[in-house]
Amino acid sequence: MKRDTLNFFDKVYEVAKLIPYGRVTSYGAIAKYLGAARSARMVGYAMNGSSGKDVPAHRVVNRKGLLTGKHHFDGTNLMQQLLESEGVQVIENQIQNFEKVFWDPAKEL
DNA sequence: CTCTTGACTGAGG
DNA sequence: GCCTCAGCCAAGA
Repeated sequence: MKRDTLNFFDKVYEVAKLIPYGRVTSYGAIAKYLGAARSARMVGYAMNGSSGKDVPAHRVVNRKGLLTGKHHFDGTNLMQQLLESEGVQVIENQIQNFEKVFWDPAKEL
């Protein structure tokens, strides 16, 4: 099998799609699940190509629960509204009850 | 090949 | 608990 053939980006997309509704995860959690805990930055970098895909990038935030990547959506509060639409309370780019809505693929999956 | 940049994280002060 | 520094990895110029 050529799982290694799958680009790091593709793996990130797959995991991102697995994020349940009303839940969020961190780049590091995804990276760790992929076996590249040190490549958390690559996860976010990969999301650069998530545009136009079925990847719910708005459910992916940094370890602080901060919407660091909101600027990559449309440049406004779109990312925040998407999360709130799913039941995730977000205030000033900061996810409330982050520990409750946090979804760890390495544990939940 | 080398240098820079980046949607990050952990450790130290 | 917040701020700053350093480390990591991959892609683009």
